[in-house]
Amino acid sequence: MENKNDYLQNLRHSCAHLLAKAVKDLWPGTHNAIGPAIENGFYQDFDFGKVKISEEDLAKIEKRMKQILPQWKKFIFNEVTLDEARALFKDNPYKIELAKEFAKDGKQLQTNDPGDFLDLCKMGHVDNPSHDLKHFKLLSVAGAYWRGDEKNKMLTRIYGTCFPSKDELDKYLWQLEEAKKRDHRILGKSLDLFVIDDNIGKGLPLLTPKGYIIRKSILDFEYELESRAGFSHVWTPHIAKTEIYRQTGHFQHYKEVMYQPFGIDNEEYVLKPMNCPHHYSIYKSKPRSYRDLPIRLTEPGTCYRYEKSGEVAGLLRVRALTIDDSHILMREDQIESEFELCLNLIKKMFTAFGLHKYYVRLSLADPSDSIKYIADKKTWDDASQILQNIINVNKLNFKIAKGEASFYGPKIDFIVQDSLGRDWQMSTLQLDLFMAKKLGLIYTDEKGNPQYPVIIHRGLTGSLERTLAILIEHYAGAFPLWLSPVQVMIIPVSDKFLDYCQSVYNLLTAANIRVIIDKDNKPLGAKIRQGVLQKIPYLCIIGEKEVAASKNNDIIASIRSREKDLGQSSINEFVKTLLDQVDKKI
RNA sequence: GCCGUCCUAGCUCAAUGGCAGAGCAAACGCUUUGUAAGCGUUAGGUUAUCGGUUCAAGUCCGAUGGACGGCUCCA
Repeated sequence: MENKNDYLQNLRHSCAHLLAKAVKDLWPGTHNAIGPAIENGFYQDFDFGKVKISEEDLAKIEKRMKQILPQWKKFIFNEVTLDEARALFKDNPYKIELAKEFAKDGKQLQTNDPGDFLDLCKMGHVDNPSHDLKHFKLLSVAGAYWRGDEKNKMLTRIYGTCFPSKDELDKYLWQLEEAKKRDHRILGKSLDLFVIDDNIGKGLPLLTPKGYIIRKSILDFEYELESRAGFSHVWTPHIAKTEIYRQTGHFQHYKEVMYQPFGIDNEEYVLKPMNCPHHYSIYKSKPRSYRDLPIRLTEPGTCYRYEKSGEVAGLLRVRALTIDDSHILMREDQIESEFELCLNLIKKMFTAFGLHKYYVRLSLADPSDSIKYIADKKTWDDASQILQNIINVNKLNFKIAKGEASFYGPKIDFIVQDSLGRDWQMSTLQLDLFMAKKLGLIYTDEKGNPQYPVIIHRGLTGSLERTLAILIEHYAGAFPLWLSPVQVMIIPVSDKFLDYCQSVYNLLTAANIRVIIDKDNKPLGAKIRQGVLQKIPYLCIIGEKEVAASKNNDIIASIRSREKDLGQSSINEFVKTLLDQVDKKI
């Protein structure tokens, strides 16, 4: 019996075939290439020849799909030889290429046909298409390279989704709508958190005062977390001589993401694409003893990377990014405990951000790719085994990704799930058994002999810019108190109460609470609306009733959270509540 | 970088090839407001930029820049 996951895959794959048939009906001569099921739906690639289609055509295609569907009672499968496949799909170069490839891999070629649409593919189908395929929706049109290779022809890809029931489809479509609403680029504008100005440049976001408060709150939190865990903070400049990157091997491996070198006094410099060499230089600046280790250098280091124009996106992919980067240099016997320490930091950080679900990706080298990775099989195997053990001991939910390792070592990446169920990569822990030797980083062991330290490259959030984007979308802009740029807005019922508001303002400010007074000449309802739209955690309303209720040393205000009226409270009590919430990060 | 779509006031958006407009925001005035939008007035534009077609271009064509959806990439 097939499990639910297989069924969903088959459902979507069958739907991709239905899409292909509809498109070929509407635009005869169109070739369909591949059309697999994917995470939340499916896609089908087409070569439309000279025809251009747009999102407006999707409704038409859907209509045709619905017309075809009732006739699709059952898929008939047939095994064919390569020659037969060549004859059957002689008009479609993409199918022939696939057929050749399947045959070369020793796979049996199989055609399928629901009655009027013969196709060749390797995935399964549902038993009863006309019944099962009812709840589908076409979503978007995009370009995609044939076989995902940018040297190949660009095909037209149609994305869609299909669910076993209408409820599930509707829920997914709602989720897409919701994601659109909480897009960090839209909220970033309406909540005034950052701007991107053409005059400054593409991929170079500017944080406004409010955006900076969030960034600073994250950094302060990390600083404290790291300090308590025994990390040492450093600061390093944003440029360095090109030569150091040649020594580390970064220049050879990542030349295409580094900006053009520039000259200073006859020497060649470059904007730093990562912080490693700077930290290594601090390590190397004096002799180190085995007693000094581990040395944990850490810094929110801003790096500059050339992302191709089409890759830049809001705060998610930028050309100037700040990595909360740490390099831990240690003895071999310290590897496990240092990973333990980092895992702890990462867990605490996720908790503070309200991110409760995550899994890890164990990124290993692809042994067949000798160009990308430093060659030394034994060291790679050892490093990979160490990471696998750490995952096992800590019972981390993991997936293996071959070929995703750094050129200098395997890594564990943390993939978190946000409040909408979307995955984001954040933290990374990379084990490096190569670099110390390469750069001559040493320490003296208890016998007086020089030894190479092991290095962990640790990114806590990965990129602060990206983290801001993720948190904006995760919280839909309604940040918890400790991250909120404005924590309290004081609203006078009329401007007769401005003096009173000022004394409340002074009390809150004295307690380090971020507060503003809304002095606008507007009715109370309009001011409350503004506060709610700006997603300010607490509104503090002061009018005749509050003044009447106040005593000499105890001012009374009406408090309203984002959702509801909380009634009257003394400001002293309110301050205590706020400080407690900030402290607990809720 | 590639395929496709798009770019009009600070923001969200109108305007058959024929006088560039609305709402919000802003400034000023009236109102002094009681839990999600009080009223009026004013100001705000080289319609992304450059070039072309046309009696006439926001609208059609080309180039450049930028944004968006994907692809590729993401140390």
